[in-house]
Amino acid sequence: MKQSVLFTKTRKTAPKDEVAKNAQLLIRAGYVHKEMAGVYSYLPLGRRVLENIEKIVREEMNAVGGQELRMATLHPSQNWIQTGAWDAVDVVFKIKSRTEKEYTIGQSAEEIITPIAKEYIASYKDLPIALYQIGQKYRDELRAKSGIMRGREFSMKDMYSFHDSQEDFDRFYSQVKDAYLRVYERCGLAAKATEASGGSFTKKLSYEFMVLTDAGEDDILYCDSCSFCANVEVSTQKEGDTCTRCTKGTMKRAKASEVGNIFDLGQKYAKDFSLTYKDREGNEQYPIMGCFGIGISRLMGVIVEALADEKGIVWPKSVSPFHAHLVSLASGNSQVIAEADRLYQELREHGFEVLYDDRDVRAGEKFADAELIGIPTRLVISEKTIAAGGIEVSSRSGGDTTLVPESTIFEHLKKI
RNA sequence: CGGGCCGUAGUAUACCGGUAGUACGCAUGGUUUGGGACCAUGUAGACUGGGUUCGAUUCCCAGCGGCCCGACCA
Repeated sequence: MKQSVLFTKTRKTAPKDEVAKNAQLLIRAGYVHKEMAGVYSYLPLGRRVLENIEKIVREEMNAVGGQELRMATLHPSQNWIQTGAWDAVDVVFKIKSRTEKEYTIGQSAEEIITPIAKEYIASYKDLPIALYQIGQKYRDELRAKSGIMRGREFSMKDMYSFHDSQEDFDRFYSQVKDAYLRVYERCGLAAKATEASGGSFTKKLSYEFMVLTDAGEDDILYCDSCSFCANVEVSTQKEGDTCTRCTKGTMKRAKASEVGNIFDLGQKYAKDFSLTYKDREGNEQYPIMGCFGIGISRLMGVIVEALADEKGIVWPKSVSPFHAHLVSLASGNSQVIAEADRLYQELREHGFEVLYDDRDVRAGEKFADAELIGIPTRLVISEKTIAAGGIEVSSRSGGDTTLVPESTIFEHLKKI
């Protein structure tokens, strides 16, 4: 993509009503546009990032056997009345049609997936099964806050699983827990699987996945030696205590942001919708269900919060909107322009996604924009680099600037 | 939902009971060109509705909208 035709432009100042770092940077760099409190549109750059995160999530969910589908977002109120959530869950948006029919806009999809599953699950042979979707969710939050991290509309991956025994559920649960940790790692984040309350429909503990960041809304206690971590709301330990899990480490307290949650739904929804299967003996049984969520758009916000520096966003390679940011410092020099055009073309032929800053603006502005936008690798072509016989390569996250000979540039980029 | 703060060009801001000034942006021309350069000209604004007043962007009330703290958070 040539930056001269990129739809969005950067800006030097953030809107005064945005305090959250993620929103300030994402707006300044042209990734998102705020529609209203808690609702953002994702512009071309932002859409690319979301899609890259989705791709990682999709791969990991497929790897544990998840099958992707896409459910309706407009839900019949009847399904929500049937589970009791119509009255019990106050963040559900409720709307009324011209003919006074009532609907819910989906904030999660247990009420939809369970009736769907009822059509296809009849035997223990149909289990286990895991179904997931990625899409917009709506929650009637009393107070949206923290930029894209807590909105009324957001993107979430939600997976639902069905099992014929607690043991099988536990097996799958632990598999998904590992898959989640891989998702966060691939997104450049160190997440902690954190013990937390199971929410309003289960007494059991669930796991929340937490990323340490001051922008977070949760307080967690974690062991500085082993992987034990718990939300303070359920923790029996205090800051400074010796970890009861490993008996070596010390418990630390920190702010964190929740980027995923997995929990045991038991047989609640199966019973609400009379979803049963026949076991080996021919008896009717209710399956055990699990629910597994990852906030896609929140994850994007957390990545910005956790990795950005004073100059702007710093994307990990895995989610960056482009592989490289090619910057030409031509100042009207037609040779430089021709060389940069040629490199841009060749990079694309080698499969690299490149943002090519071909604008006729000064170097300082190009560099400042590149730093704000946060693409991990910057390539510079100028009279200087041509004279030196190479391309200047630098990393957004710091480190050296190196001059790489053109003959080896593609090899070089594949390695980093 | 309780409490607080706030609505002035696209963005950030200033002043003011007598109809708004600056910077950035944008447009045109010129000089520039490895860290947001400069000159000139131009463009564009008081959230909405009431009230007070000779006169309201300014004061008062309401609505709408935004942010923050708390509560809440499937």
